Amino acid sequence: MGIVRKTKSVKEILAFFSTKNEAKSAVQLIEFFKDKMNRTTVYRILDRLVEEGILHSFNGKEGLKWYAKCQGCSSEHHSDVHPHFQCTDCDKVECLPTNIALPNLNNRSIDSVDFFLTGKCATCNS
Amino acid sequence: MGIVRKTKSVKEILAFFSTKNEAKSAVQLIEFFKDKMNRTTVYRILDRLVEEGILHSFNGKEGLKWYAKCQGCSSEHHSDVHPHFQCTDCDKVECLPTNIALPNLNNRSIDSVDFFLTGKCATCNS
DNA sequence: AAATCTAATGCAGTTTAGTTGCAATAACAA
DNA sequence: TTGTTATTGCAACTAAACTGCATTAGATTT
Ligand SMILES: [Mn+2]
Ligand SMILES: [Mn+2]
Ligand SMILES: [Zn+2]
Ligand SMILES: [Zn+2]
Repeated sequence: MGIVRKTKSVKEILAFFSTKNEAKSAVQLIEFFKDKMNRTTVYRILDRLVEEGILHSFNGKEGLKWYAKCQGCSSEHHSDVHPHFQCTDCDKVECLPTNIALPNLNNRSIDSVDFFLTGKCATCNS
Repeated sequence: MGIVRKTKSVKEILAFFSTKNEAKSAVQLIEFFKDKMNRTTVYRILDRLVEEGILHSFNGKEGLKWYAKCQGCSSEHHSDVHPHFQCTDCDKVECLPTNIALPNLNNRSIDSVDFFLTGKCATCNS
């Protein structure tokens, strides 16, 4: 059912994502907010923000959960699908503003698409 | 340094993968071989087989590690890159024998590519 | 075939991401 | 201001994966 109450902690996390444009892992967010809220609260707020279509989540290289802002999604429809890129140097994770070309799927139908790349980001490559 | 000794357990796991053509998770393999070898042994053999270029591994939906046979890879060069598909009905995970179209990466360089799809497989769709 | 070397194994313990149950708290509407 | 209940904090729990170390068993040499 998503966010119903704009609590102090919810505002805090929303404010955080409104500034940053990169993705953050649950682990990073827990560390960042450790003095302001409980780890369980971070997990639960992230869940709700995803359900609301405000954030999207995906799995990183080591099986960690990552979160980033959605563009034009809602609780009904999650339309913001794109590749994610993690830099092996600086560890930053970016949402790539590109479409994903689907392979030939024969008689399969698709629910979710995860495209995760690693390598060196533009900054670390220069 | 990979496999140096063809132990009973190594032969067992190699034999298992030589028949099946689908991917298996570490958890599934541990369960399957629980009477024949220790869970730690399964993890370690899988690690070595990946290092050798005999298996490749990738992360599934719930952060589990999956393993499948490689085609034409070696310890030096891992060339077998393709999408993976997990059926939400029967849970089977398939290697799709297709190439992955890379998005425009600007000044980024690539180390690894992971493309993971979920949906209904051909069997469950018919 | 026996002795030797050491990679590989089993086991128990550890780490860590993520979840759960429940009592206390704080949004928010009446 | 009061009452309702969504949300939080806390502690305990779960499960995948990893580690250290003593023991075992491939492989190689004699
Ligand atoms: Mn994204
Ligand atoms: Mn594969
Ligand atoms: Zn970088
Ligand atoms: Zn299926």
